[in-house]
Amino acid sequence: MATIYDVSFLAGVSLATVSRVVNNTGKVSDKTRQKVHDAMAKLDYRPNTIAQSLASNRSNSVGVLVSQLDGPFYGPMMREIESALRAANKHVIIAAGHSDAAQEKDAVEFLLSRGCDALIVDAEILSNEYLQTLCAGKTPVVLINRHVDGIEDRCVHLNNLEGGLLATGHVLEHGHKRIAYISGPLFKLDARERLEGHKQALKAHGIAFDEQLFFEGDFREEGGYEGMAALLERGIGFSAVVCANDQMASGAIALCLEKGLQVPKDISFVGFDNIPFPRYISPKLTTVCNPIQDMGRMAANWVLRHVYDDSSIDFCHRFEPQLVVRESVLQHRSSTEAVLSVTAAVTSTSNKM
Amino acid sequence: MATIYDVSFLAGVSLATVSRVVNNTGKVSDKTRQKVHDAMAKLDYRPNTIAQSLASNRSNSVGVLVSQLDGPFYGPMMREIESALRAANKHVIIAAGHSDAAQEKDAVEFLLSRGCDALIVDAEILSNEYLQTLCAGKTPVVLINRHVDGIEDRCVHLNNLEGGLLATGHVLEHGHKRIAYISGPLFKLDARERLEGHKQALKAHGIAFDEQLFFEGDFREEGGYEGMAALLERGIGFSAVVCANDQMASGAIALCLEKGLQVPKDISFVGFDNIPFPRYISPKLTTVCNPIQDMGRMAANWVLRHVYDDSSIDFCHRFEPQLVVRESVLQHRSSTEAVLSVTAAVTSTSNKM
DNA sequence: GTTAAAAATGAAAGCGCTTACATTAATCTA
DNA sequence: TAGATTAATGTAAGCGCTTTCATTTTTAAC
Repeated sequence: MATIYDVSFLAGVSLATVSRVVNNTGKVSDKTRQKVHDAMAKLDYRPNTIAQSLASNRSNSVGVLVSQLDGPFYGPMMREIESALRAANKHVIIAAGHSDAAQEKDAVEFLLSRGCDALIVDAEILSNEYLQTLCAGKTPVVLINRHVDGIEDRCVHLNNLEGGLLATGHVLEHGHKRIAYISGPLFKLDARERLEGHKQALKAHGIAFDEQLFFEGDFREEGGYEGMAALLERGIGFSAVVCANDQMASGAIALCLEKGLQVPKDISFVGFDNIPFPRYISPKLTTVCNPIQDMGRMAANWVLRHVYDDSSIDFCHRFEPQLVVRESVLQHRSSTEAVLSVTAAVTSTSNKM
Repeated sequence: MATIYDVSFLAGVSLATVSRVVNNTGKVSDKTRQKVHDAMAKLDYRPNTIAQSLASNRSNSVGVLVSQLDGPFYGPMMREIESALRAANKHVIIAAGHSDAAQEKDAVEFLLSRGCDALIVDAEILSNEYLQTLCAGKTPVVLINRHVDGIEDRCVHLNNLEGGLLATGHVLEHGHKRIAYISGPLFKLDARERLEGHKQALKAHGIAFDEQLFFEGDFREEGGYEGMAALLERGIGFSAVVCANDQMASGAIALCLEKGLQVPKDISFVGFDNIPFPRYISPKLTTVCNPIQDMGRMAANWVLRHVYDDSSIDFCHRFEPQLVVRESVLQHRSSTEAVLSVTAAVTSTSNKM
């Protein structure tokens, strides 16, 4: 592999001059520039990025931490981050936190030790304090899907409260009164905010929040499934359930179908996030769009702007959700709750056998 | 940030000695080792990985090229690659090819220019020739989901022929005789192999392959949807369709459901890949398991073994598929084909309106 | 107690770049 | 046209490590 020295020798100029034309910095006459370009072409010269990094104290790499690499949620985000960054000739180093405190912390340290110029972090478990400390450190950090006091300018997040309002508002507008809610794990701010939106929507319609209609899930299908089972088990009537994300909605609906309940005829559902579902799924889930790709791109933009000084790039912190109406919510008919109560009773009995 | 120099000064030893204890190479007395460890701890020393890379001519990074970062297929593979590699303290740089020739090539060059120690490549479009040249280059390359003549030892792939055999064999065993097939794009070897498996299974049952029952898809939902439409349009009878991957099966089933056909009552389906579907999908797709995670891990193993000289690691090239029986295939009843022909005729007419 | 062999350590030359600073060439001013 | 600017280029000192080779210290053998 040709080095910068080979180029400078062939072109008959100094190392510094070659460096200048490679990086497009400083003044170089057209004639000299041409000579250097010719030499580079002849030698098929590619700068050694490692040496560049060491000398310039910049690795041109951005670390991205997500909790899962599989699953439908992070893919679109990763895609946007990768393409935005690569277009700027930066590379992305990925690490997964696997929703585990130790692994998540480990991943951050790993990325840091790799000399990333910046980190884009979707922290599930890490505490606010840790993140505040992290952001105070030398390596710039953008937080995605989260907003933390004192470092708001580093956060890219969704207006989850509004999303919760939208979701529950939608079923309320369809006449439902008794609405169950399966939340995300409440140690997470987004789960709490979505729940708060739910409560506010209820309140706005003069309905009291009922603990009996509430279940704390885990943002995973299993949680939705179990939550639905628990809710049904309680033998209380309800005609709709709003889930704090689509995966829990999927689990919850699965249970209903297993029990012979029809969706949305017997029971309406709303999800959250708008993850891609297979085309043949039925009913198609009404949900709240979480523009996670846009947020990914925005995080990349922040890095481009603040770390790589591309001031042409715009930035915004907060994204607004939007309701995506599909097929899983039906106008409320008063008979529904009765059906559900009966079903629940039956289910409950059969479970005990 | 403390440098190796600071450590050597504090410990009262030379740079070389510190380097030896950091890398666990060469001979160092216990006493000295302890002094160095103490100094490192006191200074919270972390080796600068960039400098290490430059000096050792090894970046400890592995480039991974996939065609899509989103979508259900590559996630599990990425997960395994990342965790295997990170456990060995290597980092993975990702790049997406977006199923586009130019972008795929671009991504390879990008990764190469990044000084990766090795590449794990899932090439969709790149030609065999290009890949052969690539493998002949300085940077070791493992090909995943592909086998190319002359570089078999670099390929990790599935026995697609066997998979095709399994899929079609399964519907044949359920008495189906007229079986439609929606293939992947035939410029891809895996698509051709799966199709070949289909043909062999047919032959083994004394059934001739019928072009009328064949549609070349694109491995995407849309292709399955369109393929199904085309097949129905032909007005020929068939009672089952095997799809070269799950996503096309999803699209094809979606069309059937839209047309009022019942699956599997009116028509049976088999997919391929066993991608994760939402729990509430119905019917659950019978498919062929493609152990893509295992293949990802194996590719990582190859790199660990051949590039990072970890000889404790085993390796195998070819993976065997397995049938995953779920709910989308039913025993053939002779009435089915008639139903389908009628439906097709109706559909065809209604389409013309 | 020698001496040879083995073990432990250190000195120093890079790895391929960037960049502050120095130097020289070109252009401008009066 | 001398002197002052400004533009263009070069010199050389790192960046923080690894690694070869030389040197010193320890251990073993007789």
